[in-house]
Amino acid sequence: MVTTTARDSDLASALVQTMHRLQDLHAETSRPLGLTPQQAHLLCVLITGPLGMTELSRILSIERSSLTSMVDRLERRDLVARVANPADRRACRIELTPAGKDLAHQCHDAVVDRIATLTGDLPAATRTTLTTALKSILTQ
Amino acid sequence: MVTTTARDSDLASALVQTMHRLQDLHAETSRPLGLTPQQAHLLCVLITGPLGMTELSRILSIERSSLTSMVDRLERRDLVARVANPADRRACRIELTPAGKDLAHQCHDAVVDRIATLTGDLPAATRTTLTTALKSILTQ
DNA sequence: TATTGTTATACTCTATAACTATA
DNA sequence: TATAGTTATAGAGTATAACAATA
Repeated sequence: MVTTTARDSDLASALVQTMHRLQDLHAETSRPLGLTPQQAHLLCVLITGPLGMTELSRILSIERSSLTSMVDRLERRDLVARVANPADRRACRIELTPAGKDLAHQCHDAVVDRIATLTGDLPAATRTTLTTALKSILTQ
Repeated sequence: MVTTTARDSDLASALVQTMHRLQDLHAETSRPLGLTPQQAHLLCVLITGPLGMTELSRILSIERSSLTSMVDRLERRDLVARVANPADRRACRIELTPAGKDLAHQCHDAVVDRIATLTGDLPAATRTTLTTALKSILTQ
């Protein structure tokens, strides 16, 4: 059906543009805090608790070897620490230091604030629909 | 108001997660085509016509000096070309070669297909609401 | 003087392949 | 043998500062 096809690509296009807009916004909020967007993402993922290298690499969608050097750099700045895992001597767990935790929360709050500003003009009903729709997309 | 605050951060959180999901999807569709996500973005931006370095750097949100090396690499692969701008001898215009145009369209179509699959289960009314809401966010 | 684009330099991000240590 | 994480290496993305050519 022609109408449906047009509407699908409109939505896809809007989602792609939104992705780029949010990437920029994410970079703009990370930079003044002295972080790359990737570093900010890593720190924010650790807010809910320490993670092993393999699990963290899966969440961030990067290779473990790439993660090693990222963690090296953050550890040098005392933002994260490698902690031994008593249950498995091969493994370690990456956790936020107090300074890292503070910075992670600053990042998180700054991004949420910026996005809240962007979406503030939407009617409550639209925000609810949007949230529900996005969540359903994410669970696929 | 507590309820509004909670709803705002839910939406912000859903948008951030969607951004990351779409970034992964974008990387996954670019890679088999032999492109990084940034290269794919650059090629797709040029689909609508040639652009100067300054304008292109603004659209991609990167410094002109960073763009120079990206264009160098794509030019070496004959995907883009630097064309002289007769109106201004300092400037050049970056345009897609036939191979670049082909690849750009492949990228674009692949991403739209993947996203259409993700959003295919949403009711038509929700898709419309979503599209309208995202467009209104983007114009801010 | 201002603008367009490039060069030089230094980091960061990323993947692949090979490796060590432990399970 | 399989898994957790690292090392070595190479290439790509990015910013800052300084520059050449043209407007």
